[in-house]
Amino acid sequence: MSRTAPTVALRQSETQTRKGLHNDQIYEEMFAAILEQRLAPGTKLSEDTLGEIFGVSRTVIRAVLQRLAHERIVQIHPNCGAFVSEPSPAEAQEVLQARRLIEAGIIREAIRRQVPSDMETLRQSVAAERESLEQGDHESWVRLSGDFHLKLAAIAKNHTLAAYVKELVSRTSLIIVQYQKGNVSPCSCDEHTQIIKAIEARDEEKAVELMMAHLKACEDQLNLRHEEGKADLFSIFAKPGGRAERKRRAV
Amino acid sequence: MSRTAPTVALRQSETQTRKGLHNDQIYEEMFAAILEQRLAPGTKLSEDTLGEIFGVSRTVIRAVLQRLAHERIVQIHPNCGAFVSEPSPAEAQEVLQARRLIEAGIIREAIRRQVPSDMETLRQSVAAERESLEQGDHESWVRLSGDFHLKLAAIAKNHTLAAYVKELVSRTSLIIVQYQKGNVSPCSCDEHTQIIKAIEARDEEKAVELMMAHLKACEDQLNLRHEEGKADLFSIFAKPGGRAERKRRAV
DNA sequence: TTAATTAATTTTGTATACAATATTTTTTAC
DNA sequence: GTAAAAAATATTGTATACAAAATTAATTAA
Repeated sequence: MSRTAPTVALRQSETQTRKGLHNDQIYEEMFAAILEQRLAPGTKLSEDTLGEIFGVSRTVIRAVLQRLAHERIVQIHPNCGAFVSEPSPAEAQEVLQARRLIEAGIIREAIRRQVPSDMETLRQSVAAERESLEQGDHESWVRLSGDFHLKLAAIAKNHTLAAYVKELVSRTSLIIVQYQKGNVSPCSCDEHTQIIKAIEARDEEKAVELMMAHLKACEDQLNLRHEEGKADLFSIFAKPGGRAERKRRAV
Repeated sequence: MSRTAPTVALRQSETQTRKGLHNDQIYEEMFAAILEQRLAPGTKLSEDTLGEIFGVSRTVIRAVLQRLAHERIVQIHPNCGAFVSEPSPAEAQEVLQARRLIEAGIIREAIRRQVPSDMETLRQSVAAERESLEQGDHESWVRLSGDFHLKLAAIAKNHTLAAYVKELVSRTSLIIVQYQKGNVSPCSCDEHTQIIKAIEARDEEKAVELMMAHLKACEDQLNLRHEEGKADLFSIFAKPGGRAERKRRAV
């Protein structure tokens, strides 16, 4: 593969190499690119290419890739390179089970700690989400619908749990990309709104129940059966980074 | 500081530089050194020194430090270096709250998924723990008592949650080092044994209740009041890596 | 002597160079 | 023409070199 590899996926408007970006900025850009589906699951993330794109040496890129790998957004195969994660169906179920557990706890704690301005923050989040949905901006919607859960986690005032939720929400986005059956159900905004109301009413059991239903609905929209066979075909016949896999896309 | 810095903390028997260790091995050694209290909270982790100790370049050390930092065992201050984490009292409460939430979920799932050999594994873990306690081997006890929770998490068959538990257990060890009031209460083994019995009896509410009490007992043994003032003194008068802090110890 | 300023040293952050490994292409045999 | 083997190429892993920043030591003025 030549050095003039496609650089489109990482930047939406610019076409030239950007220089002087540092670790955090590059992390944010790559994080956003993956979650907004500009970098599809399975995409190889070449250190050299990324270094050229961001005008930085491989040293910096490697640090960013390791960071993304620790958050399970990227998977590193030793001596083979880094790839955008392709979560398996089993992993998808794990992630959603973890979310049900942790977000139930988040809800209970958020109810105890809430102040009125928190609820306003949540409502604004849902409003932005609804707008992106009405405008058919799917990329934005994916990001904003996750954002609601992040803002909710922030209200519980536990940085550790909030960090876990952030990781799980990111991984859920990747899962949705891979396994969503049909179109996104537009009721997601309404579910979020109902959750806000229950929290505001300090109805703990109701709020938790709504959140569980919401996450189960998310899981039910996934097709975790046949995709597994497809994913396994790739796993069996193509080593990570090998030809069959690389054909799909590379950065 | 000269190049002949103390290298004692990382190795117990050997005194010479070990060469050829790679990322994972170095990570495991440093992880163990921190959790077994051979590297105290606040200790500066110099890249150069660690590189010499492990016979490897700073490149490798930096990757390991970043990994430890992501697990919150190590804290990196940009341009100042890496230090063994000194969790604040607020962080300690966060970690234990997160543990109560996640380990309650672990218990419920472990009860559903348990097979007889799992219970045997847990009993062996407690036996090892009791032995180290009777022999007064405090370092081993810290590790083994955490090990019980790790083995329990493994039974629930959710890698994501198990990874979170691993991180939280590690951080708890650091917290205990900093904030434990007096001696370790020897009833910890008994509490673990009781939890095993409740899981075996598939008594979900009892098992969860015992685990909550166990974790609360752990928190109650901490002195999270006055230590905060002490820690703040350091924070206020000494920048991280500064003289006052460095005087304490360095690797 | 103390405090502040400046110089020297040390340490981290990044780029580059080289070694090890994996992948791709070419060659060779059947 | 296909399959296997070998050479060539490209990519990752690690060490080193240099730049930037912070810390420490030394110097100077009060």
